[in-house]
Amino acid sequence: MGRPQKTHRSSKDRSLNTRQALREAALELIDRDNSFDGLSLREITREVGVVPTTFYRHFSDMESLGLELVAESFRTLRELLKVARQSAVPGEHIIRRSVETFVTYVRAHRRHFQFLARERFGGVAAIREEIRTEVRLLQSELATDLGRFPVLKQWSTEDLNMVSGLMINAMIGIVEQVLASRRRGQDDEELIKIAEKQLRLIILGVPQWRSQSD
Amino acid sequence: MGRPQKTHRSSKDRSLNTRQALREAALELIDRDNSFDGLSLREITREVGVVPTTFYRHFSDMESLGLELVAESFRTLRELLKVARQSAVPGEHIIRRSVETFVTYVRAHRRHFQFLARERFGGVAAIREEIRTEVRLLQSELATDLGRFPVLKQWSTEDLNMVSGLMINAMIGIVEQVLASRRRGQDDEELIKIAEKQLRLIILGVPQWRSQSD
DNA sequence: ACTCTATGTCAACAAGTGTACACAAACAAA
DNA sequence: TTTGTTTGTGTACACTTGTTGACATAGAGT
Repeated sequence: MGRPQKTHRSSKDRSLNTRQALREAALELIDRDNSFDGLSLREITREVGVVPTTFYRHFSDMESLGLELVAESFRTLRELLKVARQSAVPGEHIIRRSVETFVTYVRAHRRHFQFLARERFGGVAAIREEIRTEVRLLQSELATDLGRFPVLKQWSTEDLNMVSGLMINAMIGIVEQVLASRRRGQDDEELIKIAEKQLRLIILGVPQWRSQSD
Repeated sequence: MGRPQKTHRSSKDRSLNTRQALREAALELIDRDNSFDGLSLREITREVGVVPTTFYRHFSDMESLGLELVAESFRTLRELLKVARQSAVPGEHIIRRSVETFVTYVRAHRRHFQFLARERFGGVAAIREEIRTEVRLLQSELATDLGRFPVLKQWSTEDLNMVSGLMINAMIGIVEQVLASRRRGQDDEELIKIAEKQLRLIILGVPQWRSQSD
């Protein structure tokens, strides 16, 4: 079988590499059909090509690996949002373009989004909780952003959160569909069109809004 | 409801009972922290109190159990929709009341919804696929329903599907929150209020809509 | 030079896993 | 009755699992 080949790396480099390799192996295995808790420590180390005990040199636990993956995934998600905020000058096709970059980005970082989508409702409580709080945070950030638009200037915080929640749910739906279809170009155009429409519809409702129940 | 335990059962009855017990045990285990593919055949039989080999008398496979659970869960979901359609006479607080019954129903059938939510993105491809197609079906059914409302009379099928997709995503978000909070009465009022607002906002956009991109 | 710590390997363990096979009891059909 | 089928049991086997402990080696700090 596999003969142990010795590359020459400094121990620090090797450590970082192995640590990252473990994370990546986990993401990879999850991406090709597994949920995190249907995943064994040994599978991961086998994928990397190290002995099971090495795992403990880097993570105390499977759960701690999982939590790091959550952090890592949200880091790439936040990167997207940063870019989006900067490039999103209110113009004609702002929605369209935003959705486009979003879809492209999800494709480019498939495994992170796959992980988040899969473990959001997944079988490990700690991971679920972590993802949930991060999403809530994102939602209120988006709400703040929305509050800066003229039309939404004097909405209550609660209502702003309501809208951002709606938008985020729509986007999560998009992520689902992107992940479900492996054929890129084919479905993406269709998908983007629908997402754009959904967001447009939401925004159309905004000027008509009168918060009546409080 | 409560069936006497030590009664003499015919082998057919016993078979049905065991079969159902296996399904229920699986749902139960999934509800108290597991994803389906992090679940072992032996765990399930242990929960029921039968020997592992008995499992094969009823299901060829874990996957086949899973697929039955999907079918079962969607049966209860469709029951809800049937009731909703009948009782939903277009009146004043139709949205509010619909959301209320929805939340109550999700609470009452917690384990089915938990299962669907968890396995929608879960680690077993066949189950994922099955759920996805069922959801798509639901979406187009809702689209048809919506098409009967006067305001939506001459919308294109595509646009109707777009709206129903938006609504379904919103409702899935609600389900997530209901499942996340174990304290019933406390959060539910808040939750229902938000969901109602979200649906109202969507509907407010409808009269303003002009499908411009095709 | 030396020691210390970090990272990896190897061997071993009990416990848990899916599945095969032979058998037992209950019932249905002949 | 006898026969066959269905449902559950018991035993067994070969694997995989998480985790421990002892050992190796390379680089950092002294």
